[in-house]
Amino acid sequence: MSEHVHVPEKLTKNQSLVMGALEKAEGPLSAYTILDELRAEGLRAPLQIYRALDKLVEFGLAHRLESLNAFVACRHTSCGEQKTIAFMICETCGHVTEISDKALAGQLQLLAEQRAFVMKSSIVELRGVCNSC
Amino acid sequence: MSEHVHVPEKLTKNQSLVMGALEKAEGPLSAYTILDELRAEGLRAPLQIYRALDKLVEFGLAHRLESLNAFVACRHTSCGEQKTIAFMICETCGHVTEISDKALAGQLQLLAEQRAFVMKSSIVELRGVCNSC
DNA sequence: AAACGCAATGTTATGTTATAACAATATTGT
DNA sequence: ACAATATTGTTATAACATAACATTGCGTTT
Repeated sequence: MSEHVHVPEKLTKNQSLVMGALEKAEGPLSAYTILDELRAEGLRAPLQIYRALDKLVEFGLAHRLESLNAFVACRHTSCGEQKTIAFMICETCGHVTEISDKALAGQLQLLAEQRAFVMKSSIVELRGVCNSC
Repeated sequence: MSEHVHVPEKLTKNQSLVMGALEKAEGPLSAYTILDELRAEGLRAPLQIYRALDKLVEFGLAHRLESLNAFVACRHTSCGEQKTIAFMICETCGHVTEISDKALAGQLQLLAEQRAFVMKSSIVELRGVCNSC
């Protein structure tokens, strides 16, 4: 669930820098790792990174992985409506797969409704060992 | 998922203290909050708390809420086999409900299998507004 | 253009969460 | 008792995140 706010035409300078760092990374990055990568661009303080990340997550352009305290660029294959995202995190190689599954979304929504709970957002992270490992 | 290791007959001193704190709390507690509560019992360092928490989580007696950086005592109604746990977290009142749902467990397992992912454990946290709020 | 409002930025300091490293003590099995 | 193992205690530090406040940029209204 969790519909996103309107995504602006153009990201701000810091948002672009952070988004760029996430996009060119192969895996999740911590805020401090992003900061280190962007010192060359003039960024100096954690807050500059966190503020950009907050916005990117709000726009749905990035996701936070709660169990890693790290962030990834959104890899929606067919973008749009589906807003319950799950992640498979390989504990061996660190690889993260983003999954958008309708059945899971329905299951979670049902679970919430059964308990008269109004779901605003959901966190689903599967930990284990991936295919390649 | 995530079958637990054998739960010992008797918890150690620190494990018992931490478990006691979790049980008498109405909601999730951070490690440092637990520490503050247990200073009277002679505990002084965060590590004493974290070590106990690690064991309690390993035993399945407590759960970590990733999106809160906090811990709760396990409230299994009918204990035992079912090991995919979900939490509903009310963002208004802070109340947390622990859910053990077979259909959800199956759904997650299926999702993993479809991608040849060996699931070791799962994190499911629904954020929203509860019944009472 | 001038004045305003508002979002984004920059900066310093601090708060919060978690672990490393190592020494000492307690517990269990033989 | 002895060895092996788990637990504990302690200090220090690492890693993650936000508070508070001053400043800048930018579009809108007048």
